[in-house]
Amino acid sequence: MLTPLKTTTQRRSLPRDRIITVLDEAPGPLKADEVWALAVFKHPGLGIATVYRVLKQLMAEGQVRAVMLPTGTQYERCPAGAHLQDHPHFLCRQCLVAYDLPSGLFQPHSLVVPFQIDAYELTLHGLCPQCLSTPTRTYP
Amino acid sequence: MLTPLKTTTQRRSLPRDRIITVLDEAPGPLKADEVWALAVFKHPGLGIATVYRVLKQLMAEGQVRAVMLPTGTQYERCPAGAHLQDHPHFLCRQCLVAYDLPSGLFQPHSLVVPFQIDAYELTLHGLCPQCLSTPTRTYP
DNA sequence: ATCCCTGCAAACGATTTGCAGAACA
DNA sequence: TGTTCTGCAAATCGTTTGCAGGGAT
Repeated sequence: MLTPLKTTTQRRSLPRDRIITVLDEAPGPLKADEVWALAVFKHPGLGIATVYRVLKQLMAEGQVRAVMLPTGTQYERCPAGAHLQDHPHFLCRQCLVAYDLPSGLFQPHSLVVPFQIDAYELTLHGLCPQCLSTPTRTYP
Repeated sequence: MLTPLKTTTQRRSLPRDRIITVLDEAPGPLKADEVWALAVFKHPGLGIATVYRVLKQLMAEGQVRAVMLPTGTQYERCPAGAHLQDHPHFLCRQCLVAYDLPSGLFQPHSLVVPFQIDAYELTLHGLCPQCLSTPTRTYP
């Protein structure tokens, strides 16, 4: 769109604040229904539609980004403007929880491929410390 | 599963063969409906349900794996047994086509994280050669 | 008063499943 | 013949949208 972005005031709202907080407090990206489950405690009656709506809004603002994992689409906060992943994720194949990893583990060396590379997404798979220490725990 | 795998005969079938061929001939992972579109030429009347069914079956056999990209779930053949990605992908942000990249571009150095790492998934983003050379081409 | 934000329910797109018939062993 | 495979349509799941009410400015 070429017209100046809509200048409508972005109102403060309970759902919005709660959802941001929930994302900030998570150890990694969350699925939409997880966001809902965590937010509804402090905001009874919150609807899942609102969660999706707010997430989409926050993505448009560049405050949240969607990560595609084998477990489905998950959402995480991101430094405003960084649409693309700036740190890798770790997905535990037992408990299926996704964690953030420190950035800097991977730098795409000047690759010898005919593509122009702008960004990357890296997900590591394995077992998290909890699942390593309780190997008997079964998984869904 | 500890019991010997079901010994039911895996029958030969047109859809199955076509789908495998389609995946083998693609330059990268395909979405389910792309598989269908490419397969239905040689097998008129093929239903999308069959495509999903065969893909799921092939995944269970370890012949096919699902890749989660921002464009949705896409499927690719894989060396039997390698459930997890063994080569990175490249996703063109303009034409949204996914390509395979040679493996070996990334080896998870012994990382200093409390996780046990078994495998990785790496997707690079940017522009493909075609889109680089035709920068005026707009995107859906 | 106006416009945004919310919840509910209906709509949607992707994927799965039930079922009866066709194909194969 | 018995079992697997297939297409169709219905069901399901995650996500989006229409709508009317309640709040914020």
